[in-house]
Amino acid sequence: MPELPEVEVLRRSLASHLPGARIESVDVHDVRLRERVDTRRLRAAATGRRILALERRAKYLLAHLEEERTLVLHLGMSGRVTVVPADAARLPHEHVAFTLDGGRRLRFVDPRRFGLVLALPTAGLGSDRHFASLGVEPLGDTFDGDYLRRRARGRRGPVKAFLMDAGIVVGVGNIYASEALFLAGIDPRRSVGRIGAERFERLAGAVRTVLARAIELGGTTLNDFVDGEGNPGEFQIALGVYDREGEPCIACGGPVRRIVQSGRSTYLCVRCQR
DNA sequence: CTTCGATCCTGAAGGC
DNA sequence: TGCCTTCAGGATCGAA
Repeated sequence: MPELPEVEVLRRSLASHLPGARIESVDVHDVRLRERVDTRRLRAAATGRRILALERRAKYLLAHLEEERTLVLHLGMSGRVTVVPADAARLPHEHVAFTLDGGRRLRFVDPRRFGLVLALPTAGLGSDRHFASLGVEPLGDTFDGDYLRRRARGRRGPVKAFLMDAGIVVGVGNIYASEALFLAGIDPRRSVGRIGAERFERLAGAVRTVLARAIELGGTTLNDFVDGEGNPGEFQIALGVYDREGEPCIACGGPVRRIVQSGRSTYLCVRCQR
């Protein structure tokens, strides 16, 4: 469900509720996430501490706590994080819940259990295995066509897989990879070794444009994405190709095609993308 | 080193 | 109606 825009939208929506809140208790109802939840460690890190600030790194949501602790949340494919009244009924698949002061609860719901909830020392975040090998932020200063061109040197394989490689650039998942390549007019099957400087520049620009626009529109809600207050996004109405197989291309009117690359759907217009 | 495929898991949707 | 298959927005691991 969530790529960079969805996690960023979530972070922003929680930013008006969580900073300043104190975590009174932590309930773990099911430890079986992508990595087993370490309940004792989570409780030790969070209980009694206030949330200072929220940050996003790649598709991870980071809640920095007092005394150099950080909660790390990842939504996987189906995760939801919302703030609700503390006495709200527990939802199915509500695996972890943080009771906050002011009668509120931060709930983590994840039917498929590909998500992640853990606590780390703030100082060691960068060297933690989840973060150590991540590439650059696509909305940051160091991401541009020249960066892509340098990282593509000596690589083969289709450009779509390259774009989705978190060791290169983070946050671009299956939806926004298709969308950025459509906007850049590049065929997702094209080998990265056969893309020139000018097209890398266009691709970098397209990635930034698509992600920024998706954040503005509150993310993409195909199925179940909601922000921290339970509101769905609206970028799905602005999608150019994703999930539009057989429908007319918004640029040329030709049919949008669906292909499969490394086991995942890719959508493209073969007339507009070369 | 890269690159590909399989895998974790549940639920929704479509075909018959 | 029900049963079966396929597919889904992520990340990791082992094999080639």
